[in-house]
This record gives sequence, structure tokens and C-alpha cells, in this order.
Amino acid sequence: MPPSPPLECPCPPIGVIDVVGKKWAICVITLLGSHGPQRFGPIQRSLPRVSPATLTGTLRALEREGLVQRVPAATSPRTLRNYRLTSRGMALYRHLLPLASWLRQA
Amino acid sequence: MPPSPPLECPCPPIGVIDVVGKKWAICVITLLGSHGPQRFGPIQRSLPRVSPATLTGTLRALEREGLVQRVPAATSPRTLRNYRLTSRGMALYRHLLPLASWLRQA
DNA sequence: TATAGCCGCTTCAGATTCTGAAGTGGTGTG
DNA sequence: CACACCACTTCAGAATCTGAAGCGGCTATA
Repeated sequence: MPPSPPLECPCPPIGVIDVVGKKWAICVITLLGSHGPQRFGPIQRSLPRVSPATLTGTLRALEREGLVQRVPAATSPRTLRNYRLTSRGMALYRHLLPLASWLRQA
Repeated sequence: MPPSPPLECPCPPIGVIDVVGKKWAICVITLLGSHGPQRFGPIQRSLPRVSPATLTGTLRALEREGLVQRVPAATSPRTLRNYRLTSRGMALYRHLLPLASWLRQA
């Protein structure tokens, strides 16, 4: 008897999930979705135990996937930048809300 | 001016998310949710590039969180065991469905 | 009973990734 | 100019993951 064929996984295990299927990416997306655009510092302070190197990598990966973009921070006199969700990122955020609420009450 | 206080993250960045916020855990939960209880081998064959060590670790962590349980595989003459979602695991599965559908069409 | 094979892991080395402390560079302020 | 602030970058050590290999329990067949 041949081994049973692979089942189709509802979550394709390669591709975007390599970016999104990480806790810091999930946290960043839901944070930006619920609190609006933020700068690097506040994001870092809101996510205890994330190292700046990992946060930079996470943000760059989300940018590459077109989920987040950097925009000038209008409120600041400095040339600082906010990270904000793109419309694709907003769509993902909405699809993450059920998971986020489950995680909160879990 | 003191640094802005941390924002409340909708996804608490410690706790269950350390188990659930990984791609293999997401894949296992959605796989078991959509295809019913499965044994180790079929799960492994359905998730390309997961190593047996990582899959074992993922399943044990999900078991510890009460999301998955091992039950005797009734259909098999062997003393093999299926992994199946608990009711808590089923609840998580339902909250993961929107994410899974976004990932599929992303 | 002997034996061969499947299955569910476990072990291991090497590669990748993460943490947290420290440092760098660019920009605005006094 | 001196200084502070912020967004990173660098680095070493720790943790985690991959993929190949092997082990032990069980079953089917002889």
C-alpha cells in the first residue's frame, strides 16, 4: 500500500506565511491596525522583548510584501517616518482580528 | 518630554502566541480542522519542509496548550494514534479561518 | 517462532534566527 | 559647535530549525 498522499493544507506553508506566520509580524500588523501609523520607537516600546534587529527585519519584510509602508511623520518637525499599513496590510489586519481576539481571551 | 508610553498590543506578545504565532502551528491547526484527525506521517507529508523534530515539538506544544490531543486511531489495526483538535483547538481553528483564506488568495 | 517492514519518533551537526547590549550616523536644538 | 535624540546596525551568545540517520515498538507474513 502506498503512503497516503499529502493533504491540501489550507495555509500554503511557503510564501507570505513565512513573513506573516511569526509572532512579531502579527503583533506589528495588529498594532498598526488598531493604533494607526507609528514610528519605530513606540512600536519597539509596545512590544516587550523584541530586539531592534528583529523589529527592523520584520518591518522590512512586511514592506517587501507590500503590507506596510514608511511615510513622513507629518506631526513631527523632524524628518522622521511613520510605519503605516497599506490597503493590503489593512485587509490582512481585518483577517487577523478574530485571531487577535481569541489570543486576548485565551 | 518623556518617551510615549507603550501602546496596548491587541495581541499579547507573550503566552499562547509563542505557540500559535508560528507557521507550523498555524498549518497544523488548520490542517486538522479542515481534514479531521490525522496521524503523524500524513501530517508530515502534508507540510513540506517540516522536520520531524520540529513537528514533534509543535504537536507537543499544542498538546500542552490543550489545543490538540492524541487519541487511538480506531480505523487502524495498529496501536497508532491520531492527533485531533480539542474543543479549544476547534475554537482557535474557527478564528484562524479568515487568516487562512487571506493567505490562500494573497 | 523468525523476520522483515512500517511508523513514530529521537538524535545530531550544521545552518538560520533571535536577544540584548553596545555603537553609529544623521538630524534638529541651544 | 556641542549636544541630544532617534533609528537603526553590529556583534556575540543563545535558541531554534532542517534534513539525514537511526532506534524501538508493533504487525504481517513465512
